[in-house]
Amino acid sequence: MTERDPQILDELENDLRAEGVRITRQRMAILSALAGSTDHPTAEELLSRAREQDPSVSLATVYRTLSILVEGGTVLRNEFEGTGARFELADKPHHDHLIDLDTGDVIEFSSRRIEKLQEEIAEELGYDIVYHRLELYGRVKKKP
Amino acid sequence: MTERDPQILDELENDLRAEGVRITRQRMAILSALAGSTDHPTAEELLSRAREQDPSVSLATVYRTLSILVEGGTVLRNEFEGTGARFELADKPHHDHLIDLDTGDVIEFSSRRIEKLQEEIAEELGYDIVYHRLELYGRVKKKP
DNA sequence: TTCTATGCAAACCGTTTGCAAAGCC
DNA sequence: GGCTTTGCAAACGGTTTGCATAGAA
Repeated sequence: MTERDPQILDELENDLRAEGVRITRQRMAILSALAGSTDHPTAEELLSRAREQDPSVSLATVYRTLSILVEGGTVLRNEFEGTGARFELADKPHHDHLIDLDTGDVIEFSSRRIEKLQEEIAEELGYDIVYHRLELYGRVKKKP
Repeated sequence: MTERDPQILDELENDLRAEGVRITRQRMAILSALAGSTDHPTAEELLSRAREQDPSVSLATVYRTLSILVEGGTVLRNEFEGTGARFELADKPHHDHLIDLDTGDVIEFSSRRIEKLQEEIAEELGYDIVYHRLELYGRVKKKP
């Protein structure tokens, strides 16, 4: 993924203020770490990235802030296999993930057709889908 | 799902012996708890079910046995949201899961078309899929 | 000034592990 | 008999929480 528009931080801040969320130095540092990340960092990774901007941030605050952001829909929490939770800014259309088993790299993809089929399956089973989780775990294809 | 063929336990035992896995009272109790479950029990649930047959089973042994069974492909480990890991005997064709958000019920389904699309997506991204995880979280559809 | 957010350290929960004793082959 | 498996309890790793203090509005 490519860099984000630098003014996204201001937008995030405004949105949060509008929701009545207090803006603190630490929260801005965490938001900024999120906005500056194009991968899917863990809480620990976010902690160290946020500390570059504000060394006073603690891990507890990272978790508490992430809870608020996830709650409000600003951030998405992923639980891939093997690691702790990984977070990403919810500023893109819905997508799923392919995890590279050798490098841990996370690749985003989306398929309208898969989404459609999921809906059809739920429908047949008499359910409404609230959300779903689709993760592919794989390796770079070998040359034949 | 319906009851399993009662002789599945013998088959499981034979297969494991053939793999060189030692059979103990505790392992049989755990296998039997698995074979007698049509839901997707957690380690704790398996512990209490296994203890009906052999009260000496401990949680550590449940986990150690499950590791061996998962390793050998006899058992599948699922990590749905909200609970600890949930296990099931790997005696059915591949399937994915729909989790009822209100009751916690787990419904199995499978879709050849979704599997195919996943393969196509991985192919386009230059990957071979090793395994995947697809979970739908939903609620029983309301009458309109 | 009031009320919320923070850092710290302790608690938490599901899972794993070290050890001496018990049990399979 | 030799080596594996067990129960127990302690350790683990990621996450959450209680508390007194610092800070936002």
